Amino acid sequence: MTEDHRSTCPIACTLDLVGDRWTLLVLRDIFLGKTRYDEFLASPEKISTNILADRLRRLEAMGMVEKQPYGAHRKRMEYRLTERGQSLGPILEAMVQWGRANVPGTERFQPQSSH
Amino acid sequence: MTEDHRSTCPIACTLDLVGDRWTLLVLRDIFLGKTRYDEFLASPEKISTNILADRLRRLEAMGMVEKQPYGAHRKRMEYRLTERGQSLGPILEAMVQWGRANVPGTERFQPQSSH
DNA sequence: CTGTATCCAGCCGGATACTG
DNA sequence: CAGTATCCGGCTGGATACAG
Repeated sequence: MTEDHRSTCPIACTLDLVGDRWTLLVLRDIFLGKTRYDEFLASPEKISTNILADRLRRLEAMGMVEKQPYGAHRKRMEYRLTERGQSLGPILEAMVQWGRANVPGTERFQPQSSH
Repeated sequence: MTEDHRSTCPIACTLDLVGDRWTLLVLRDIFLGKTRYDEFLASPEKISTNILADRLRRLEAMGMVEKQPYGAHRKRMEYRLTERGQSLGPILEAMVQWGRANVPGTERFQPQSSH
């Protein structure tokens, strides 16, 4: 997330782009088919609104997601993965596998509703 | 790194354990065969000593790495991956693949010497 | 609903000095 | 070499109020 990268190591560069507390979780939501603000806010991890707005902005700037208007007057936006965004799938998938195998109580990928 | 997890999502749990700015880079170094303090400090990303000590301590507490004494008087420690630590390999590998494909100038896995 | 703006506490992490 | 301890600035992110 520091915009410029600490080294030429591909791992370090990847972490500099998406290695913060929230970015990959927003991407996970979009992978799960969520497209709208309130859907992201409804996730069990309870991201706050300013952080969500910031991450969506950064993800768009990085070319990971695209905004597209929807609804009657085309004022609302929905967010979808670009190809570049989709290419992060293997990283998320590796984390799913590791979490399932190594953290008790994380059987399912789909995060259940929070209440 | 927040010890307790934000949700039961395996991605969120994985990020809570290793999703900070430095942990995966220390693990990368150990994967690359580094075992000692000054080898970690020599990496191009220039981790500071207190952060390195903290991450090694946490990684040991999480069962990802093991300390073992070496040298004449067995005072110095070297760090090696446990099986649990090695199981993070696919996550690092996915990041290597993504970084190589999506960030210009990150061709090599092995970080070159910094000076 | 879909965001933006502001306030602010806390902690991460950078720099550095110090010890055995 | 192999760490530990301390200081402290800055940024992350939580809460909340506000706006179209």
